[in-house]
Amino acid sequence: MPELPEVETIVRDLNKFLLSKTISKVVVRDAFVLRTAAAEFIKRLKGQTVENISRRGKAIVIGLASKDMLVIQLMMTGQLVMHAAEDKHTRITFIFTDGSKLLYHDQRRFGQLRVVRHLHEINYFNILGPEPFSQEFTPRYMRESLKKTARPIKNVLLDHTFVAGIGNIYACEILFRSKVSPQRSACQISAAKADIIHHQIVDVLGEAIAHRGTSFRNYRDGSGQKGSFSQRLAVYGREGQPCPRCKALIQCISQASRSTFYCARCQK
DNA sequence: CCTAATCCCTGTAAGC
DNA sequence: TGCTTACAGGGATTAG
Repeated sequence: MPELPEVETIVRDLNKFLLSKTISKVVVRDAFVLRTAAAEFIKRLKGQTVENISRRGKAIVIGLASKDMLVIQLMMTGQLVMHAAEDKHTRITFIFTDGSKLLYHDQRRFGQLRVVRHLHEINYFNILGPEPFSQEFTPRYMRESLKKTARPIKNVLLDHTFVAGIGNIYACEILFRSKVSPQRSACQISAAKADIIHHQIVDVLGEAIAHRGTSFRNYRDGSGQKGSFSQRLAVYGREGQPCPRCKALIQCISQASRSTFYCARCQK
C-alpha cells in the first residue's frame, strides 16, 4: 500500500539506478496490468532512453527520450524493483542494454502501467489536488478546504482531490499527532487546529520519506528492502495496544470502507 | 453538486 | 486438517 513517502523513496532509488539507461526489451507476462494492448506498449518503450523520473501523487512518471512518459501506479501491492528475482507475481520485465533488469511485481494486479504523451490523458492527474510539499498547499488552503465540507476529517485527508498522496496509514498517523478525532466534521475544526493538521501532514510525510517509507504488508523500495517508518507508527495497526501518549487502548473503526486506528481519549 | 457505497483483485488469516 | 469467509485499500464508478 504505497503512499506518497513510499513512492517518493522508489522514485529516488530509480533516479540512481535507471537514469540514462536504454530499454532493449520489454517482457509482458501479464497484460492485465497494462489495461491496453501489449504490442503498442512494447513498441513505444523499446529502444527508449530514460531521461527523468518523477512523482505526482502516488504515481511514478518516467520521462523518455521520445517525450513519451511511462506512468506507473502501484496501487496496493505493486512493486518496482531492480536486482530481484522473477517470480509468479512478476507482471512486466524491463531489460536494458547494459543487461540490467527492472521488474514490476504485483500480487493483486490492481496496479497500472501506461505509456502516454501527456499526463492529462490519465484522468487521475486531472482531478489530483496539490502536492503536500508544494507552495500551493498552504495553511490558508487547508483552512478554506475544511470549511467547505461536513465530511469526517479522515475522509477529507484520504481524498486526493484535496491533497495528493495521503493514504490510510498516514491519515491515521497525521490525525493522531494532531490530536484530532478522525470522526470530527471538517467544517467544525478550528483555524488553529487546521494549521496543526497542515503542519503534521508536511511533517509526518517528510519524516516517513527520511525513513524510506512504511512497510506494513507488501511495500518494498527499489532495492526490495523494507521501509523503517513502520517502527514509528503510533496508532496504525495497533488496535488494543496502549496509546503511546495517554495509555488508553487504541481503537479500530470503519470509515469510508477503510480501517481507522485512533485514540478516543486524546484525539478530540 | 456532494457524499457514501461498491467494485476490482488475490494472498493471508481467522473461524467453523 | 480442510474448507469457507472476511479483510487488506487506491482509485474509478455507481448510487442515493
